Amino acid sequence: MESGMISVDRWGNGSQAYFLTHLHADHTHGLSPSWRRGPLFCSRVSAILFPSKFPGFDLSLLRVVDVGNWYSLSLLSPSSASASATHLHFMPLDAHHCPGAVMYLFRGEFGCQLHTGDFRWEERSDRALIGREMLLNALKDVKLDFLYLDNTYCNPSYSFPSREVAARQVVNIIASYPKHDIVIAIDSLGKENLLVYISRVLKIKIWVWPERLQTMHLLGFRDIFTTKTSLTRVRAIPRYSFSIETLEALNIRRPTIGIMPSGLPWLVKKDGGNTNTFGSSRLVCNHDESSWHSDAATSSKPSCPNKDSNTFERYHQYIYTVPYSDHSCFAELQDFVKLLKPVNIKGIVTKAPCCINPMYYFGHLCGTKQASKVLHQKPGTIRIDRIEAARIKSSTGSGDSRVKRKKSVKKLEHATVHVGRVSILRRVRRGAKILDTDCID
DNA sequence: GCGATCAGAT
DNA sequence: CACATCTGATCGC
Repeated sequence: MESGMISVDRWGNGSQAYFLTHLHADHTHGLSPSWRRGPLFCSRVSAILFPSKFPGFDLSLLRVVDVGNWYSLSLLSPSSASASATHLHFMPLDAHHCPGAVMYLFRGEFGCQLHTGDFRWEERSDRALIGREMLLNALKDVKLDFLYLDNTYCNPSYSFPSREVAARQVVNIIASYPKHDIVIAIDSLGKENLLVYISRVLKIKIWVWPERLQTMHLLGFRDIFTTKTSLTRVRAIPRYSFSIETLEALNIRRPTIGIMPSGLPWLVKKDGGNTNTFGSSRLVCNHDESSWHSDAATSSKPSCPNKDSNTFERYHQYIYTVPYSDHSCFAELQDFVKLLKPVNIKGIVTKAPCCINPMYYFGHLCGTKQASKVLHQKPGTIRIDRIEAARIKSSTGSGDSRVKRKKSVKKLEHATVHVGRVSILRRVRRGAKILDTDCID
């Protein structure tokens, strides 16, 4: 959101106050060490991580705010010609996404708005119940005029279990391969609880790459994570270095299983269709109950039956995908909208080609009017704002873009060898361990 | 040369 | 598909 007064996860000119929901890169585009456009509000945890993400950033711009408190700000009102002041109140709320992630509830002359940032709404966890009470309490007697919603999985086909259930699946996969190395794909922030759970249940340390260990230390984790490969067979590696190619390379040296925790349904099979056919079938997946059994992991409790959830999948000979997501699934989004009954909803994800306007599915749940599917465009069709964007683009591009594209392709061909080598070196450094120096214990 | 932005990759 | 990330190329100053 970007108004004349405030911006949430937008860092351009023209706002008087800036709000950061969390430190994932897609929410910090435009932030840089030299950024100094105004006060930047963020959670305490984000503030702790901030210097490592933006070394040299002027930290005096940061305004640390805590979940559950109301804050007020005095801003210049853009609506009146004279520079009159207007007051804005806001409350940060736990977003249950990655460490430090918050939502922001605003009240001001523009009405009442909630910005979820990226969030997960698992209503059954204790932490979520507290968050729910806090939110309902803050919203009592006020109608929510606008909900800016994390619409990443805003489609009924996105259905997955709680992170607790998914974490059990991950542990069981690892336990069923007692002699294998395990690599788990993670990002620069997020999924720490999954790793901590694995560590606790299996009584094993988790390897992470050096920068990630720094982050873990800043987050207060002490003895769970290590950068010494000899101490553990379980490694968390960057998602961008996790691929079929990587796993195949690792398996030349040591038997290794890759686990991809993701809310995305990786239904498409690759690799010539030999998915699910490799070796003896160690894991049996029960799709009806989202429970499963393994011949090696025996101590686990049965997973909660959840008819709507996906189970993990054997995506490839060496790779499992597990539906562990830090974003809300469709059912959770629906619960959230039903609870808040906002007058209007806008998705925060608008660039992705498959993103969906939440009003298509949730319009009928909104507090006003008779918004319905009929009034809102179907998923996948082009919206007015996209058409505008396309028009602006093509008018500035003025027809020579195809020529440019061709040139780029030529250069790319030339550069391929170099690119490949660099990226393999990087993967080695970051723990993909394609070389054996590090590999033998 | 530097930062911002885009395209392409996993 | 693209959750988030990185890299290299390109654009604009």
